Amino acid sequence: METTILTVEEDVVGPSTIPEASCHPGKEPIRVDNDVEGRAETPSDRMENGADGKILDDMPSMPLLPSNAQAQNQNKGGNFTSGDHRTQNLLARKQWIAQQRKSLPIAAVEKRLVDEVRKNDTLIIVGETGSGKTTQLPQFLCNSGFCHDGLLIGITQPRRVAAVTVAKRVAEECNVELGQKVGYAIRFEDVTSSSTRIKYMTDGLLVREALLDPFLSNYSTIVVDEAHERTVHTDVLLGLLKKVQHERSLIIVKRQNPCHTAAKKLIMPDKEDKTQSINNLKPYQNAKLTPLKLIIMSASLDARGFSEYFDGAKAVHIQGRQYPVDVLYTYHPEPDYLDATLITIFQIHLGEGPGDILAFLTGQEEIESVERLVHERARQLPEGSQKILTAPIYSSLPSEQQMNVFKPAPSGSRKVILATNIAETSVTIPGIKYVIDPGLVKARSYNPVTGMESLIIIPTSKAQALQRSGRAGREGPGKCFRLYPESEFGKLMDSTVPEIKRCNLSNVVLQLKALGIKDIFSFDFMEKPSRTGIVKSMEQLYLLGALTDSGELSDPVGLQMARLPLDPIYSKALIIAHEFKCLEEMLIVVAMLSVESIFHFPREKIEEATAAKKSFSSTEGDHITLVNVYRASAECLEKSKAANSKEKTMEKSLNKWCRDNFINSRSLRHARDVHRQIKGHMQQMGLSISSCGDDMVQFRRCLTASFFLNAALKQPDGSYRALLSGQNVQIHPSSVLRAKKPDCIIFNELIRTSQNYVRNVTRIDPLWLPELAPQSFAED
DNA sequence: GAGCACTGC
Repeated sequence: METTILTVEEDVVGPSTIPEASCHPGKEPIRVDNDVEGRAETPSDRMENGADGKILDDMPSMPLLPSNAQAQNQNKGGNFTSGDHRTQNLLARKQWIAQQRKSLPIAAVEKRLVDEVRKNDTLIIVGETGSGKTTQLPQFLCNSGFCHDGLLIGITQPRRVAAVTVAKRVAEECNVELGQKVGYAIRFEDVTSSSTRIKYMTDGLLVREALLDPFLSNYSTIVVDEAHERTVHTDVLLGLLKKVQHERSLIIVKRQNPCHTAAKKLIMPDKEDKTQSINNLKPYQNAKLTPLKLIIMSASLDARGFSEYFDGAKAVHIQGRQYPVDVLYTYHPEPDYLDATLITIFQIHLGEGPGDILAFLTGQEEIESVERLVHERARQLPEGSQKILTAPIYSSLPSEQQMNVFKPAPSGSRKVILATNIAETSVTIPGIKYVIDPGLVKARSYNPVTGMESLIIIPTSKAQALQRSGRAGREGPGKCFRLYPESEFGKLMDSTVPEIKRCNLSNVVLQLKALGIKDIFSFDFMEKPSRTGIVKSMEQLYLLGALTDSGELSDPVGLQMARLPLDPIYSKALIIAHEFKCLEEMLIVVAMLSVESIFHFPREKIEEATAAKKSFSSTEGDHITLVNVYRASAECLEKSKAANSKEKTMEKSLNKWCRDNFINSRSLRHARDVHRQIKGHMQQMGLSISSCGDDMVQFRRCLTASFFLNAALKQPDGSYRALLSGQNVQIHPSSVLRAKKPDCIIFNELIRTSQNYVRNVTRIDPLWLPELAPQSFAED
């Protein structure tokens, strides 16, 4: 791999990039190389964004800018703001932005970077934290003519919040209105227009776009940011982009030289390669196509892998701006990492200078228990010692409580943030000087043979450990305490196993099929998922009717399923529900099943929360319970609407309703978004939204016809046997059927934590199975 | 008797 290090001139201010680690017992030079540029939205950011009281899912945002903060304060004071003042503020802010841009490490290498992009069709950029690559590179390219003929520069992000906040920032830097020259597109939100040239978006969304425009012909350049995170979308996208880039250049060759064999084949393919031409090529033969520039931005540890995948593409390295972080290890392995975390918290608290602590734990339960222990031990501190506060953060925690991590600790006290992985990339918390890293993470894994998902606690990768320690060096020099010996660090995997190798592939296969890829096994993945995984998902798609006997996408079912942004089994459920005349109910169920944890159970109010959930419970099972919750919330909104409330008031009354009923308002809002979107798709497909009314037998029969792949029978010992996989399972304690234990059930999720559990369960009549799914349950 | 993190025309 050819690597160029683009160095920043000496006179650029800012701390050095490569911190020397002072470790115990030995020394290991650690290069802190994390890659995140946003941070979670703080309450003041939200005021700035005008989203008062609305918690945006872990919304990161660029740092508050001083002049604007000033303006905020003035407005808050209720004093009049003179036009002059405002102009001055705006001017000051503009200058400040220009100055910030100039001082970014990437600014010094603009010309050379643009040259590299011109020279290389594919370029790997290793940009350290704070280098400014995400915000600056697209502007450099746009200014250098990469947006010619109305073509776009697309930049993909793994997270919505990043796409939105970076787009906002760049629009401001360009001094344009968001949605004009600079815009963004994420699910449920498209803030672009015909004048958009720089478009930030989620990687999943670009995959979806490729379904409509297989050559991505609107784009001159695509930048895949945070590629090292290797989400399943990133991996699908990389394979797709490689293919599109190749095909676009072939078409251009063909135009210049009509006799070129490969190009000829592409446009007039052999019989067995028919899909390509019919689906993709014809409409584009005359379109203006340019070679596709690809830029992959990654963390340093993974650059080599990307370069190899893209046929030895050149990599350039851009320095970042990160303060040094001392990394310390333990002498011996710690048998009890929770206890070790607790001890380290108090060692820092009593022995180190001011600064908040961030401790990485694996889940809610650990966080709650460490939080209790910290409080207990804090009480034993001598009178007059500095106070210690805790702030937990994990994804399913309601947003209002998540916001506590951003409140600065009162003077004379120290804040300890107890976090899951959410604080690794999604949320950046200011004020962190110390990081405690036990070196573990809860990860999802998937067994394609049994269809069993599990959540297991495994060691982090090196890249993750670096990412975590980097969290201590955002605002000044910091310290990271790794609760394992230094020798263990060397044994860690370089990077986390890509998600595509540990998830159900049904959706990936369905999408690739819809993109015209006939042979999934020979698709050029950066890392190939297991053959078994592909075979199993194809089997599942076949059983759902999405694939024909010969493995082609079926018409219309397969095509319809591919159009829906849902798990294939849910897409099929909707199509079936139309036949059963209960699409209204199924739409609600699918929306509610597509989001995280609707119910919230805070430990200290567990009884109230249980009672609240009981009021929605259906004796038939969890699916109808979810319908009850959705309808009750809709009723609450209707009432508010009837009282002529404004949008904001309605939102508030819904939030209050959620609090009163222990419903996670963020999840519910998300479910409402999904519902609206999918309903739109259904109507576009011409499927009428019918309701089965009170006929819950009809609805349960429909659930059976939809989820027959997940049927289970009660065993004499009270456990269940999943009929198609043979797994022995229990009903998850969160299910309303946990105590009832009906004879036969269907479920939506099979997950192993402490035991094999099935979640989201409904009671069915076992005789319905051979009747409604004869292909799997032949009568005998 | 219980839950990593993301995401989708």
